[in-house]
Amino acid sequence: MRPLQQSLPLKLLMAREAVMERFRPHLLEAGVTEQQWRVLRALCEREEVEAGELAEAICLKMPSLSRIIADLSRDRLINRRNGVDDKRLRLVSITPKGRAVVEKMARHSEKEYAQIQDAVGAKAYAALMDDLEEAITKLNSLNQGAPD
Amino acid sequence: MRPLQQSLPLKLLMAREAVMERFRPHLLEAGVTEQQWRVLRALCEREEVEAGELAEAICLKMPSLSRIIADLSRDRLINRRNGVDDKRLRLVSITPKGRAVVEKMARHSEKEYAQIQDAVGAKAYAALMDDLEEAITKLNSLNQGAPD
DNA sequence: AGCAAGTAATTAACATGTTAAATAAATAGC
DNA sequence: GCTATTTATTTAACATGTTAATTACTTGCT
Repeated sequence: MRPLQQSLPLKLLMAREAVMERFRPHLLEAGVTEQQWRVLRALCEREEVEAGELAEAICLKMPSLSRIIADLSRDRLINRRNGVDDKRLRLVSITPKGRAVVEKMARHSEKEYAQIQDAVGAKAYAALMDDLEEAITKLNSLNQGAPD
Repeated sequence: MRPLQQSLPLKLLMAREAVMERFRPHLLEAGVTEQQWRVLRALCEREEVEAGELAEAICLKMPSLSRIIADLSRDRLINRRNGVDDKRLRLVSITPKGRAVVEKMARHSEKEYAQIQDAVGAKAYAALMDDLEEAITKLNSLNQGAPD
């Protein structure tokens, strides 16, 4: 049996835990959950996104996103409307209020990133990001490649 | 605002998702959840472990582990008893039945690892594991280093 | 046009995780 | 040696995630 220390999923989880430990206090202060933050952040980059596309981009299942969108909408951090062309679609966009939350968080966030890059080392950090990106791409095509 | 694609937590999450997609069918077949699997696997390496130590090793909070341990114990995949020296401690160990589940899973698991290493490339895979290990160590000392 | 099949999102029922309070046992200070 | 504090785990209340079923709409077929 492969030793626990050689488990890729566990290593990824541990790394994520170690990183999130630094961001959680700021999320708490901003009053958003991890997942709400992913939504807001993703919406900052695009004008208006379909719910399904958004879910895919930030690793959330649609039922989860559905509730998160409802909550964020209630709090006026995002807007949602139905597609005109295709009325099944839910189109989501960030509000000025939502953008303000992101901008406030972003300041803290960048400081943490600086600390993290400093602790890990600029080179090792860049290498890690690249390795992850490559692995994700390759794994995704492996997963797509062998359907059912 | 830092682009979404440069988010380290999201990249780690996406990578983990992509990897787990390959293991989930086998876990389902073996009738264990992701977290139960982490417990069983960790227990294979040690004779008998304290619950708290186990939780730490596999990134589970104690209340979660408490329930998981209760379930696995009910299914006779693990044994638990209290410490003799310190009666607060919960000592957990794997049963032959539990070990059988792990061994069955391990066969599938190793095949998947082979495919993954093949898809990602042996060198890139090794590099990723090393980068992750290093990042975890450095992040943990960063997190430990600045308490409260 | 009219209906079958497919698709996007939601809802419902359930499983799991999380935070805070409770329990139980050990250690420390007097 | 007794009380106060700390430590390990569990329980309870609540939040979140997940799978399957449902709704609402679109598309393709005849």
